[in-house]
Amino acid sequence: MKKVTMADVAKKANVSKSTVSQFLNKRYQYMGEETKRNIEEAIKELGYQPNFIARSLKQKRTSTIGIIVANIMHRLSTEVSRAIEDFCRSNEINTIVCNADDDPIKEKKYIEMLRAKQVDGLIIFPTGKNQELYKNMVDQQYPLVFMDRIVSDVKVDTVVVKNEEWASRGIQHLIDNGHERIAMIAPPLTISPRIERAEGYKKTLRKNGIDLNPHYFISTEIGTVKKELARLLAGDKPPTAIFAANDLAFLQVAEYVKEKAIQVPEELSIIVFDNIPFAHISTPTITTIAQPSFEMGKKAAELLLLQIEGEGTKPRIYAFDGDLIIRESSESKKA
Amino acid sequence: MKKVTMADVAKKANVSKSTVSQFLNKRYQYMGEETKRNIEEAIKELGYQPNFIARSLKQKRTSTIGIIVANIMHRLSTEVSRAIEDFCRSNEINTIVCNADDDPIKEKKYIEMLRAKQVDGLIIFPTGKNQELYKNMVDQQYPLVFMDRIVSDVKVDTVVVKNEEWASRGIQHLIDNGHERIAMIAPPLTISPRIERAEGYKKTLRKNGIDLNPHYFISTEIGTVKKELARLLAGDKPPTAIFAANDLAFLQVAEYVKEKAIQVPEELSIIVFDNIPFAHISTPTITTIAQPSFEMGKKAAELLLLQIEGEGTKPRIYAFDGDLIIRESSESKKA
DNA sequence: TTGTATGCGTTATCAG
DNA sequence: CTGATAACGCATACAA
Repeated sequence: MKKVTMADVAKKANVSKSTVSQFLNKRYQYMGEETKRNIEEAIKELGYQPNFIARSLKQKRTSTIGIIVANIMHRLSTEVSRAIEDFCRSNEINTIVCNADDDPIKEKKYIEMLRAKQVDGLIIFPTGKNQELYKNMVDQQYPLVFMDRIVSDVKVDTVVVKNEEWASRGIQHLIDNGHERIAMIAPPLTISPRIERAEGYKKTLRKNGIDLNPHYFISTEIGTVKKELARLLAGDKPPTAIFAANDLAFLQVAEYVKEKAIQVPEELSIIVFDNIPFAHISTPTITTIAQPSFEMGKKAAELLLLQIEGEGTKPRIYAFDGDLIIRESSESKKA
Repeated sequence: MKKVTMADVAKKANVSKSTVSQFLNKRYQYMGEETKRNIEEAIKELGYQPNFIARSLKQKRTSTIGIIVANIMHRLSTEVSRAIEDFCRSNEINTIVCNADDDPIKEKKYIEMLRAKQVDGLIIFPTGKNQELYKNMVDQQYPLVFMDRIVSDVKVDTVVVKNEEWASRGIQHLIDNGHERIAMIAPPLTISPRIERAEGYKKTLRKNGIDLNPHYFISTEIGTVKKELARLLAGDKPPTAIFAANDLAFLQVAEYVKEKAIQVPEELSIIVFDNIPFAHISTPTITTIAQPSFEMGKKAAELLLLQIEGEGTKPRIYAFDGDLIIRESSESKKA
């Protein structure tokens, strides 16, 4: 169990530590063939494994980045993380994923923890509630990329989807299918994507000459969505279509619809803004506004690595197009 | 941007590094009130953050463990990882999750990478194909726990579900509902859970006096499941029920059923061995054999931490009970 | 082509 | 109660 170190290898191979070090770093341009073989052998026999920690301490570089997702239960988080990991792996850098659970306190703890671990940079789905901390990192020029959410006042490379535009397209699709009483269900409007999606919803209704009915706009904690929904659908003029602002909101809607045996889309059309893994196999299949999570993750990783290499450019926002995938849950009323 | 170190704090507070170190490690039993205040102040003013890497190097302990999941697309992996993380966090230890993608090469790479990073222990969903490496760790008494899969010949704490028993219960349920032509769809039988589930399937049929029809037993790569399924269902005596051996197999079945508009359960009953997040809201709802992923993850983490503390006991297998959750997809034929 | 010396930021040991 | 000083395992000038 005794840890074998470079010194052990050096002794066994009858060379000095530095020679072994050079060998490990593939700087054997001027190294004797025999020395090389000796070292190789010693390493094999002793089962030597380099100590990354020690190397990091010396090099001031851990070849590791951190990802702090807002909520691991969001499909987007896992897809984006996966893309980031893939990209990083191909660049020989490791990733540590943490889940802030939409909690600013946890987010802060993780940021501090990861920085204490000397990760070379951070990709964050920001809660938006730790402005000071964010600014701090920016001031220190610490490599940082925001994902999914824009935090105004913090000048950082940010990767998002064009929320307003694609929400708008979804709503237009419903209107084109003859709907006028369209409800939107969203978690509290605390972060930019939700606000932008709500904007898209409202603007599109107005543009089509449809009055906004405040009762049709539900923004509440996930836990109370079903209750609100019940009230809404039991009301006077219940909506004929629902726009779920994200996957978690949709799940609540889906559960409710299931419990009450509501016919979709006959009695109620549904579209969702988010990637839903089973959208194409559920009954009915679900109309979604998908986000290019893979491209977004890759972009974020690229931006971060550039910053780490000191080649970062002026911070800007990278907005990606979504994709409206029309399926059964929003089939035309007229059909 | 300049990193501020303990030395800076010490200078500013007019004490030595060691004193600062003691302060940070809360060993201020005998520390002067004033010294304490001075240090505190210096830390605040300089914005000092301890360097975990340096500490780890010295202490030979990183307070970090690694998790290597076989396939991140399996729901079980994410649930178990989540449970492990939660447990570890409450014990002040961090986790790094890696995805081996069912690839022994990647698994090997990750094991080596994580060990190079000096993680204090490893929880692995083993591919089973790196026996030498596993044995190596066991010999070195490196803290190690296997999850979900038993690797015979490697004596290691292992956390699993009682696969054979619960597969058996699922099959019995189908038989009780009047089915005799029951097919099983599984990925290749390369790892213990699949083998055990197949055992449960076969034994239960035999016990009920039902002949095994080899055509009903499909074990093939995920990519070819649908093709096999098509052949099976187009055959002479198509099965009336399907037992999907895991979530990925089920997804293929679900896609096929959707494409061909097969009525479930009227034309075909379906049960799945795995946790399916949307089982209760799909139409029809899906009968599943659920695994207690949270308990399993917690158990694995506990076992690993014990080993790390040097309090590990003789390695054994911890087998958990599953749960047969009967839903619409397997409703009685007789009803 | 290889060896020596030094330092990375901590913690541990032991004097003072 | 506090301060030197020596590790931890490796990388890097620089010397040889």
